[in-house]
Order: sequence, then C-alpha cells, then structure tokens
Amino acid sequence: MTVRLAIPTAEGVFIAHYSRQGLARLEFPETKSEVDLPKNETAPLPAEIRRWHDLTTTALNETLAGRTAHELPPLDLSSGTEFQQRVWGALRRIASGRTLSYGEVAAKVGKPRAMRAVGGACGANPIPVLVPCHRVLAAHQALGGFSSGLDWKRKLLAREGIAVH
DNA sequence: TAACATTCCGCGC
DNA sequence: GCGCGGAATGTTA
Repeated sequence: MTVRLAIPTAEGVFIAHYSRQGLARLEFPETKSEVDLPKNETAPLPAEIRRWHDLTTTALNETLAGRTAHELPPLDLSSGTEFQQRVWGALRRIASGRTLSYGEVAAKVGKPRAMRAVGGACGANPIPVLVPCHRVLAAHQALGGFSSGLDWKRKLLAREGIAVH
C-alpha cells in the first residue's frame, strides 16, 4: 500500500512513493511525458503523509540547488537487504560537497573488499538524491557509474561544486 | 551460477 | 601519463 505524489522541481517532475513508514522511493523525471503523473489530490491524504511530502519537497529542492537539506522525512528503507541498508546509512553521512570512493564506503561498512558489492547497493538505492549515491566515485576521482544516467550524476555533483576527473 | 555503478597490477606506448 | 587486459572480490536474484 503506497501513495505516489509528484514533486515539481527546476529539473523536472520527480515522483515520491510513501508507505506507512515514510518515504519509500523517489523517481527521476521521465523523459517520456505526463501520461500517468499522480495528481496530488489533497483531500483524502493523511496529514502525516502531507507533512512528509512537504519535507521531501523542500529537501529535494534544496539538494538540487546544491544546498544541504536540514530535515528529511522518515525514510522507509525496509526493501533492502541488511548489507544494502548499511551502505545506504553510510551514504547518508556524506556531507554535501564531499565524496567517497566505492572502496572507502566498503571500508566504512566493515567489508573493505566489498567495493564491487557497494556499487550494486548504490544501484539498488530506492531514494536517489536524498540518499546521496551520486557522492560515491570510483578510485582517483573517476566518475564511476549511475543507474539513472551518468548525466544526472554529473549534474548533481556539479551543483555541489565537485570536480571529477 | 552469472551478473555487476570496482580495484589493482603489468604491459606497451 | 595514458589505455588496455585480466584477475580477485562480495552481494544479489
């Protein structure tokens, strides 16, 4: 049971999914069209979700502008495995404008050799931007990969003033 | 078992 | 300093 709500931003319309636990998923704007954009009917929505959505909207726009999001809604990361949740937790500790390598994230999670697996966990991240998977680079500041498109990764990093080799 | 959003090392320019 | 090839590696479906 999940609710989908649209979030207009300067970069396009993101779509947020909310579960009972909080924000469960965030989708990048579709290049396609406005076909099945959620309408954001305000009437029957629980007050709790409306409040979360306000927080998400503010946080997303702050981050897209290169500023630090000071308050996030509760995140529902329960869809991930234990390893993935540990990785996502580590990602959330990376400040805006800072980066780590896949290897460094692996070390933080207590599995120094699992850099390859960290890449997998980043790709499985259901809440991009707010869980800053874009702040993870390959060794020696190389760009690395990004499932939602390298252009997004480049753009997000540029907003935070990060230079990539 | 077969993918991978990695990394490191050795080679030849 | 490139670039390329190959191996080791942990997690996932």
